[in-house]
Amino acid sequence: MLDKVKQLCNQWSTAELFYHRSIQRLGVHSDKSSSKTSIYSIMALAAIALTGECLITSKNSHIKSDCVDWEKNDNKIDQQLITNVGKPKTLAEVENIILQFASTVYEQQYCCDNYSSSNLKGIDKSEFKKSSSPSCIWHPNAKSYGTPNELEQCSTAAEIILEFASLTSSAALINMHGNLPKYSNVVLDDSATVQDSIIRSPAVLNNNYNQLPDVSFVKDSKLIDQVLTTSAISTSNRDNSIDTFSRNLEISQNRRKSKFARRIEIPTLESSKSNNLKNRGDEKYFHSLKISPIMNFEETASPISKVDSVSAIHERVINNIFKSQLNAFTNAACTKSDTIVGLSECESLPILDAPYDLTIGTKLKNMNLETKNTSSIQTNDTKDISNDKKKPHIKKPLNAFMLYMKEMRAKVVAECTLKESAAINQILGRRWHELSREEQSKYYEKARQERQLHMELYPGWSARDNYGYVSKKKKRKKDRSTTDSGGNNMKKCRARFGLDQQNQWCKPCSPNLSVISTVNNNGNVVINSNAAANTIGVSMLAPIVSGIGGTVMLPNSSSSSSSSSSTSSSHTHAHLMASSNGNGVASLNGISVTAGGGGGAASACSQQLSPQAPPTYVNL
DNA sequence: GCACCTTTGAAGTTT
DNA sequence: AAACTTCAAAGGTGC
Repeated sequence: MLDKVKQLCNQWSTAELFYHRSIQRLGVHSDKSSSKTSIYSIMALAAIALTGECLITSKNSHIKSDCVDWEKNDNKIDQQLITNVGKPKTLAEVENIILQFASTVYEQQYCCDNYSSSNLKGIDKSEFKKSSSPSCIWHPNAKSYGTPNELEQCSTAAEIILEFASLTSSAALINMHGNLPKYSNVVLDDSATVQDSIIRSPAVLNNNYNQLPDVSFVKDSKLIDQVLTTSAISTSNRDNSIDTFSRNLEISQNRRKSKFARRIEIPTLESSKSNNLKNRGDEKYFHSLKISPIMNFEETASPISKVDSVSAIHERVINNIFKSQLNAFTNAACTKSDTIVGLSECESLPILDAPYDLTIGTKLKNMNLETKNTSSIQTNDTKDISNDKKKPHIKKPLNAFMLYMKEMRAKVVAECTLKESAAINQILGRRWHELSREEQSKYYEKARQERQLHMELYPGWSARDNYGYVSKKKKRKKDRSTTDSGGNNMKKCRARFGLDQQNQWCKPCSPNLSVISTVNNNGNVVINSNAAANTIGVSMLAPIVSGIGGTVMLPNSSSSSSSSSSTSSSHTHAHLMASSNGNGVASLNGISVTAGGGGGAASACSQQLSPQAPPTYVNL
């Protein structure tokens, strides 16, 4: 199942990548208003990318059939083209295939439709006609890829995504009007310099982690010259040599290297803001960033769809892959520096272990946490590092309710005027109990998957590792709870003795419903005493069942036993859950109370409990 | 800047 | 084994 998800994620992200890259190559905008042909063509491009990715990354040929639903793709030309090109095995081949198709699209769409030449400004149209051997933006000097030795072995999906993130994270490339970022030279010619070649070419990381990765960029003569120069300078200063080495790599040579370096850098507030493209008006573009492991800084407030759910898993899988890639890279860099500079240790390139939870809201925070540690290590490299290295904080997987809260919080906030999370959580807690078993089971299943994935990602992790992470807070809480005689103790008595042994409950915990007052003129039961709140507990107050089928009116003061002082309305309304006894008098014997009923800040929403959703009952 | 609040559930610790 | 504690998210609030 997990493999399947990974495959789907790879397919998806690769399709998106090639979608954008193809648009970049074509020099056109991602315009939804384009004709269907154009959109369809782009989709076909993505499909090709999917096929390529599957064929490239998968060692199992059977996956091919799962990659693209060819039956739905009724474009015979596309199929024919795809069939004709055979099985791509490298990035270059994939790009060639796409460009072949792109040239067809270009001729069909943009030429025939008198597409404005301004939209293709800077694009050498003749390039599209050279479908046999178009130049590659990653291989600008390679007019063709005649022999296998010239081929760059294809990267993994993670590398492609990283590359894409690197492209899109460049502020200079971002079109402020929401257009896709473009290369200054979309079509490269023979005059492209070696430096350009180095900058545009991706580093190739060997995916076989048992072997030392082939850091191809180091083999570049110009780079080696710089490295050697650096080496000559830095041999007298052993401590700074790797830093200098890294800096040379980062600044001048390789885009991917600089991307990794960014990951290691301390992200400033400004940089994170500049990377936040959420409000730039191009949802599609932002979505493409949302799946990237680097750019995903902020979480959207939309409810979690199935796609989002997969994206969340995808993100974590990609993050895992990214870590592996980074480890491979750092190992390679260290090994290379070993060879060239003569070092024996890899002190200045700490291997980051990203936290489990990389959802956008906490990602930056966690990255800051990590990078602070990294920074401290780097700045104190003369000290004994081994003692200061802290284990990265791997957070607990979210349980079902947490997942539910995360999904529904925005919705509740939108519905209510409340902004205080404590109050929101009360509402969410109540709504959680209102959910049907089927609805809840969906979140329990999600939580189970979360735990499973967490176990796979961090096999040695235990919840115990996080104990004491916020020790001060917990200590204070603990002290306070021992002196608290309110609802908290009630909860303890109920938990300790159970509902069957209420005679053993302490006095404040003992159920005493005599405080409930009579029915008012409207046929509603009005609870007058604060003691009711202390007895039954806030979460159980509202839906006290009488027998009227009307509404229970709760005094505000009784519904707030804790600090939820944000309650604003005077009464909480709740439909009665039991059947009426017919005489308008509240029946207190054998009544049922829904646990988690409305109360406290929930009243600010004036929410009415759903009469058909009593998931749990507590007999009093 | 950090703890608190508030919810449920999972997992760890204590009794 | 049951009871109890801690920590996951979230963001306003208060110190």
